[in-house]
Amino acid sequence: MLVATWNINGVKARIDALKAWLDECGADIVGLQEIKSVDEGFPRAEIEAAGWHVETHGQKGFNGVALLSRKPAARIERGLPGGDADEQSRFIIGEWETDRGPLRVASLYLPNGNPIGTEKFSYKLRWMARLETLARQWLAEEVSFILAGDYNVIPQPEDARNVADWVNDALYQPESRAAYRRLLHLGLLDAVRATTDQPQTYTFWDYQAGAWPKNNGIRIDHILLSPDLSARLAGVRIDKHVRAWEKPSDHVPVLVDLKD
DNA sequence: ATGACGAGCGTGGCTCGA
Repeated sequence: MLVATWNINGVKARIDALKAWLDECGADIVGLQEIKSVDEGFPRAEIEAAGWHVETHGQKGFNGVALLSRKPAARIERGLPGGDADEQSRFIIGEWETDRGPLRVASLYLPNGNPIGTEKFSYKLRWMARLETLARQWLAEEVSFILAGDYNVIPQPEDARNVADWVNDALYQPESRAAYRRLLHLGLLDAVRATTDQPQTYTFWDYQAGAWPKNNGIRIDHILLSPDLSARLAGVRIDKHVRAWEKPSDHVPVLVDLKD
């Protein structure tokens, strides 16, 4: 089973690339982030025509997440629990019935948090605390789950080509990294880091200053697995070639392969 | 050393991102 995540940076601007990648990716479930669209504006019909079930949690202009799947979800929940006043659409949960029991997949778009020292950064940390609370609940339930998305966290120095560029950035602050590490310490597995010893493994390259041709990237799109799924991890894939397409997103798809 | 990109909203130039 293949589960994927991709920050597409605008679904309407990226529809051709999205359809082309969906046709080739082989995934069963795809989490999207930054759809930058309200639910009614999502190009649902085009994606459904290609054989996908579509669930969205959008908002006007910014943010927005979605789940695409070959089989319909048994249950969908929109929003990250614990934030009744949170109007930003950054989290959607799907649950599927599988031969191995229920599988829960979240597509998440964690707040960027810049600039540090502002309300944006404290919102990021509060959001991460809510995510930790949810992960603790799901672990207690002993349900199989995947937290996939754009975490906006550079976990370690080796996850940035030029780490000095990021020391004053919300993505690399000790508090952001510690909150991410707390998720791992709960027993969740960072699937890419667990299966890759290749240096310069990145998922994002800025549009500016020739970051892509210079391979000046960072690894910020992560797939975290519950302990039972960690035992089924067969491999990961980072579809870097998509970054060289015409009108690319600045992020590329990341996938996990789970043994049946 | 500096500047450099792109999407959305909505039609000029902001906001937001990373």
